[in-house]
Amino acid sequence: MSEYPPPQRGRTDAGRHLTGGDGCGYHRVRLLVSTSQPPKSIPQIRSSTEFARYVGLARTTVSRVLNGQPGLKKKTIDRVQQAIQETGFVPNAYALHLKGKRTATVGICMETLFTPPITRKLALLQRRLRDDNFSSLIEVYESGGARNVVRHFLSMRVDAIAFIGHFDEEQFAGHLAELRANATPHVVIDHLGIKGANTVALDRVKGMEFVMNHLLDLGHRTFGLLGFAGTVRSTRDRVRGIRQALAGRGLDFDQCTFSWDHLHPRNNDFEFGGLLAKSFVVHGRPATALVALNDEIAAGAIRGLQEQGVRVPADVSVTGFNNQDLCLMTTPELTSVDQRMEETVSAAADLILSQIGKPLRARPVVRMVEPALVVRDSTAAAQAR
Amino acid sequence: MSEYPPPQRGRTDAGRHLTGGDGCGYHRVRLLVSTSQPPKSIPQIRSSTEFARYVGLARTTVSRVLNGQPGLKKKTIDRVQQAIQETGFVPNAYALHLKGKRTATVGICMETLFTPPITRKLALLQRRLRDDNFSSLIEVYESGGARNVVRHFLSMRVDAIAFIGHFDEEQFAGHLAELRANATPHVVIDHLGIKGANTVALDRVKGMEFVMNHLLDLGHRTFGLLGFAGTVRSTRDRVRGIRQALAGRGLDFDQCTFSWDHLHPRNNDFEFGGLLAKSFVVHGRPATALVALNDEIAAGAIRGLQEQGVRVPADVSVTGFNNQDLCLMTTPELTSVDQRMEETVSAAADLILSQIGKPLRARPVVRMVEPALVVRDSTAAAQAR
DNA sequence: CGGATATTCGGACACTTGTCCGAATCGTAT
DNA sequence: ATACGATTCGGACAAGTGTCCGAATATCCG
Repeated sequence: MSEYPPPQRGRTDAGRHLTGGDGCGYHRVRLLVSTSQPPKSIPQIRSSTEFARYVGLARTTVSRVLNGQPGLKKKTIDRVQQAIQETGFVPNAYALHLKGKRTATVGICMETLFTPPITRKLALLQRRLRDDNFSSLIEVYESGGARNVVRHFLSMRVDAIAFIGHFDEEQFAGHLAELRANATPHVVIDHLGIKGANTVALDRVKGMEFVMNHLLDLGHRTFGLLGFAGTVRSTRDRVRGIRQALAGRGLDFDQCTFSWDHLHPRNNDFEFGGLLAKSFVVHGRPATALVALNDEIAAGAIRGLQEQGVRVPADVSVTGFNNQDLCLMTTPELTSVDQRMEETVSAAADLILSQIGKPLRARPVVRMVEPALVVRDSTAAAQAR
Repeated sequence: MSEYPPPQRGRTDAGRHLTGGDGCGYHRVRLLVSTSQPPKSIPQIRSSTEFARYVGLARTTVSRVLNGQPGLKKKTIDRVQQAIQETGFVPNAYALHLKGKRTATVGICMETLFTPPITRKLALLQRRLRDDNFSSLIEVYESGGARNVVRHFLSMRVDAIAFIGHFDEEQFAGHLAELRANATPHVVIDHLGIKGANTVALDRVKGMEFVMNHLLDLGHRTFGLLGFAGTVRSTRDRVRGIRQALAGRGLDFDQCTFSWDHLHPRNNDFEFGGLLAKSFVVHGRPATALVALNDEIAAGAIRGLQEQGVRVPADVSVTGFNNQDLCLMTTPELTSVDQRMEETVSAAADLILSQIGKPLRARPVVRMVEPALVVRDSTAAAQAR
């Protein structure tokens, strides 16, 4: 799994429901039927042949009008335009592709659509692709149906495929082989380490180094790590960043860091952060700074600390990761690491778009995007206790 | 525009950047090239003809294998399967459609991909469509290119189109005419009031009635309205809900409600909420409850109040709308209105899926989804001052 | 009205696939 | 070796579109 746990249905339903909400179907749904004008007597146009018949011109003539060829009377062109207005005829893109035209479609495969960072990347990528006149076919990757996703994209003759999130590395080898066999370019966004895959990913090692150096500069020497127990590559990279930063100052990882991850379930990250903060307090606050895996955990930790009467950042500093909008909503505002998603997505788009229509590169390209530390008010100089 | 202002690039970049981040290109991006195995000598297979040649069978025989027809030797079937493994051959979906097969694709057109409620609806809709073996082609609607979106969907012969968000009502009439002419079913999610459109929308009137009745039951009689100045239908509906609830208790809207919307720009809703709360305090706190248009504004208002030394809910109650995850992250947790998106999306999916392959309904269908009030800790009995 | 030019017509082909069908080939039993 | 049933072959067609091209028609000028 990724940095985010799977979505929980009804996670925000924790309050008391006063009205509605028994969650058993549509009986809660009112049905209204409004009046409307009767349908006009325009025939169903399903092909250029039928359309030409409707206009009263030869199919070839209509085709020439639609494709802007010269040698046509203005009157003829107007007649066709008029008929398009009337019938809403649109040529079949599938037939065009069969004639050799590119589909101008990019497949986007995501781990999930339920986490903010991934949907934000989707949004950025879609915008970029649209600007380049490509449309986006989306699929969510599920461990079982993964192969079907790729095969479906290939059957749709997408010009390229982008994968966003974290995927099964073993299955991925098979996908890459299929993509290579079909000369379809690809890029993997934010899953570093897939062998043979073109990859654009945030340098999470460096991100955590930034965080740690910032805290070390503020005089912190003991750190509580919140949520770093995972074995996913992106988590391991962050731990490595922490290790390296500490090593850079001659400090020992095992002596400087503490973790209470094993004490609590990780369902809702915000809640998880709160529980971790409480364990931290209960265990005598053995650190001056809490370093969280992501913003949600950090925000939960801030809340948890405050509920225990611990001041942030006067008593304890807290850091997040991802620099989501949430960072501005905590009190104090949260120091975090910005993913520079625009950079990531832009580089990924460049990577696939530059390969479309050309022979595939023999060697995979890996691009690392450097994150940026955003310092806000949740971090301050370490206080002697 | 909708309830949400347009996305602001770099909205979360408000802190001090210590590292990286001059925002001028890719020089920040390191490039690594990893080694890989040389490409194998498997030919590019572009059609079933080429594939059959590769296998050494007749194209028709291969086709029969691929489509599971009887009367084939096991050895032949195995040979084909083997060749698929080797070449990654996938039949062209475009040719299949030309043979009359449905595209099994639904177009999803969104106002934007940058707001949580809309992307969440996208996620839910995509999951439902996928469960029904449809794939999702997405486009973002921009006032200028709107017509192209619909025409593109039609040229892609999508089986249906779903619109999510708020759209230009005048342009929409044209879209509906085109959809009708092409016998393509549609549904509009959450933009109530488009003439002739099949619509599924939250009953925002009722939502605000729930909020107001809840507050009225708690003894509140004066209300600060945060962010209700917009003229969009969804905003007007909410104001109507407030009016109706007050009228139901014999109270006068103009005497009971206050607004400071005109005093502040609405860029970032969270910030906007904070500014509104401060105006509320500066103007002598003429209300006992603040009713916000959405959760972000409410969260900002809570923060703003607290910064001014006003306690929530002891001194002032605050309510949100949408019941996002954010509601659990404020202190105190935020009373809000749940959109019941699962209901909405499910009803919308039913509406379009039930129409695919059948003649279009003559009259548009409008379904209202009843929201649910979720009471948390940001609302309490009105305090005499 | 004759002739020249400008348009339009309509048949043909290609793109890829699934299916039909008669002909050819394989495998096996006699 | 022959015959028969089981497979496979390969030509043909259809789907919708763009393009080519010779033939047909419309338009214009004198």
